[in-house]
Amino acid sequence: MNQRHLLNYIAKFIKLTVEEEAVLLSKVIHRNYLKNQYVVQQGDVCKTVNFIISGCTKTFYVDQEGQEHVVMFSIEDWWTSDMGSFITQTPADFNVQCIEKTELFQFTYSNLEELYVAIPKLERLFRKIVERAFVASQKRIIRNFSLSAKERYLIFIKSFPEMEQRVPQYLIASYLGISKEFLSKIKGQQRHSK
Amino acid sequence: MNQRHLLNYIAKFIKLTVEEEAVLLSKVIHRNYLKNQYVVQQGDVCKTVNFIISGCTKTFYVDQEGQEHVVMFSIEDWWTSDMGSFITQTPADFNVQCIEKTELFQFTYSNLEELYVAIPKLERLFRKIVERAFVASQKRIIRNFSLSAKERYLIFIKSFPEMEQRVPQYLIASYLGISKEFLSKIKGQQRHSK
DNA sequence: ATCATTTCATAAACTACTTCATTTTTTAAA
DNA sequence: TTTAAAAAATGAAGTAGTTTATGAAATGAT
Repeated sequence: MNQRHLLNYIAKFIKLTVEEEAVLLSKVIHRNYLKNQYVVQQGDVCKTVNFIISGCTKTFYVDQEGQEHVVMFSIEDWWTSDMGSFITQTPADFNVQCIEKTELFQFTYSNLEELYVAIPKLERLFRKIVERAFVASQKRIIRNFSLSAKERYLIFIKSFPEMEQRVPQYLIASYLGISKEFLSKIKGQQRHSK
Repeated sequence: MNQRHLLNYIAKFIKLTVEEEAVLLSKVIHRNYLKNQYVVQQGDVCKTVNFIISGCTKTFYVDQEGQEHVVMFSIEDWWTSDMGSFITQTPADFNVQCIEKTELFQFTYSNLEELYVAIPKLERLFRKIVERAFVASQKRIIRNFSLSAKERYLIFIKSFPEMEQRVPQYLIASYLGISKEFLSKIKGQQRHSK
């Protein structure tokens, strides 16, 4: 059931004993989602943090005008959740939806709290994971401010080459913070300059 | 020397014994900076995370064209650092500069690693602090995408009413991701519509 | 294979915001 | 208190990106 996958990932950060691994696995929920299913819905309290074994999700926000804004894509070996909703257990600002058939492991709020007590080392694991996520988020902010749409697009396809194939273009446009038409224009320019 | 201030802040997250408090304080550096001094400079390895007792700093990034982009302001009871540089101990992307006389407590990388071993509860403290910072950073991204410059400005002054007085307007413009001229125009509109 | 639906491309008109240039106001230094 | 320097206001001209509209291509269900 791919539990080894999760344990290998964790081993990169902290060393767990076999007993601790067993405790951890006993508190973790294995879950399969179909394409288009929601892991989290805006307005619900987000009950889990999710480790992706396979598949792909988009995290997005629907604004007052009904416009969707993609905050992030998540794939194998990444975590996804509405962290704000999860840590405060208040309604979520974001949706997390599968854009492919997706297999993941879920840590519920109460299970994770129990795990922190049973295996204090996990505090270190999640500290490090969130540190990285925070750094990535900050870098995204400066990129959005200091680079043009075209530059952001080029960095995106360089950083996540698989994504171009896996994700429809209008979602990439949304992630980049531009209209789908403008992204299409950028790609047109690229094409004709070759 | 305001050590109590730091301990009170920490007490909101975790309970430390008197002995633990003493260990923590022994590993923490008290530091005063003058206006315009740098806590971190882009290109240097960021050696500390910093808890602000009083004063105000700006975290900013200078891009290839030499343009400054303010990523955040930090005041009393906030943390500041270049987290990406600190956790990887590689050169910093950001500058942290004091825009007022600033008093802070510094945790060096090695001191903090020692503290995590001596007082494992601190993993929990910093996990929670970074979780909050990450959530704030994500919210900032969606605000930048889904709101106009004027709306972002109004939210900023509502969220940080003191900032308007403490921080020059062109830095606020930079934080909002707009030109100083355009922020001036927005304020002009506000003024004349009253 | 075919039809419906989703996605992508292209172009013209528009707008939010920038850049540049100048003046006024505020702050700070001597 | 005067003067210099920094910050803020204002306006005109330019640009990056949006919106609206339409057609073509790709994808998926039957």
